[in-house]
Amino acid sequence: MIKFSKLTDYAVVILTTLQQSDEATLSASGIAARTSLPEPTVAKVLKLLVKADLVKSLRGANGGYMLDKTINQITIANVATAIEGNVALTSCVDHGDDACGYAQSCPVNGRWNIVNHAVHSALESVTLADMMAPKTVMNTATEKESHEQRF
Amino acid sequence: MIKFSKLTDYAVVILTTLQQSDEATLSASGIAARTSLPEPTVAKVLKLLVKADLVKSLRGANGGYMLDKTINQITIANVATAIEGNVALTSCVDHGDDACGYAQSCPVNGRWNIVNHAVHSALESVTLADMMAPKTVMNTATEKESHEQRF
DNA sequence: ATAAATCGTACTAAAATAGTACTGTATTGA
DNA sequence: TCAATACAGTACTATTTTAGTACGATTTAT
Repeated sequence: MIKFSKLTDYAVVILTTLQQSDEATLSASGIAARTSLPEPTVAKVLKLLVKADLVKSLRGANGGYMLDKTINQITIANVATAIEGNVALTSCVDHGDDACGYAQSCPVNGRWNIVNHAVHSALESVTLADMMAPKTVMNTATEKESHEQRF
Repeated sequence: MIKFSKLTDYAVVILTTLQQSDEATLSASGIAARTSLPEPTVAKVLKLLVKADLVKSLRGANGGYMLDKTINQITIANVATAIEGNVALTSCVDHGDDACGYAQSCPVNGRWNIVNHAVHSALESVTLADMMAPKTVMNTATEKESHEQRF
């Protein structure tokens, strides 16, 4: 089963929670309370999101986290990369061609990159805003087109 | 890191090995010898590919495996599904909306399907034939277009 | 009959992921 | 200045998933 880690799922929930909040910042414990996710895990995810510049942090009393980009600017590719590192569908792609001892004889040597790029582009095409849109309402016309051509 | 399992990688190698063979059938041990992959693992993968109707098997002496489709008909989505089951990027999508206790309050309830479909379509757009094409040569014009619009 | 091969299932070992804990640093406000 | 709050970084442990193996049953050609 190809899938994201749970932490990526949590990251999406955390980011949307920040978006929906009226507060200027939310603390890790505040987010944990609102989302019912375990606090240490929330803290871990937030640290990764800060490193990836998706959220900003303020230290000290009254500190906390806030979004550093709009939900239109944050793609699922951004979130997944922040949490899980680069999207690389096989160890081939991950380590580069040089690392694979079978590269010379491999019938698909290097061609996993085609798949890799296709998937990465798919992830880049969906933003947090898309995921937060109400189910019954479609997105903008152009976004609708760009989705439907993939179905 | 979002990725396929090694077995999916092996499956692609095995399928291309079958394609390139002059023999009518190849046995599991024959494929293992040609690919330098461990034989029990090759056998395991082949069983999964048979279940998914991507290869046919002949039992008994002189039996073995052969492709049941052309490499143009086999997509990476087919292979990944054969080995790993359905493409479901989060447990949300995998279990359906009903199984998630947070569904009521989840800000992205059900919307992972957008991402899921995007990725699935990306995987459907690449065939084994695409992966086997020489690096220096591009595919057909239409295939080239369909790739480039995603880059 | 016998040998060669797949089929199905179950088990074991290894690797990746999730979750936790702890120590350190920064900021605010009394 | 001191205490409280909150983030930062790292390292560790437990769990889950994945990979790999083993074995008995079945099928088929010679």
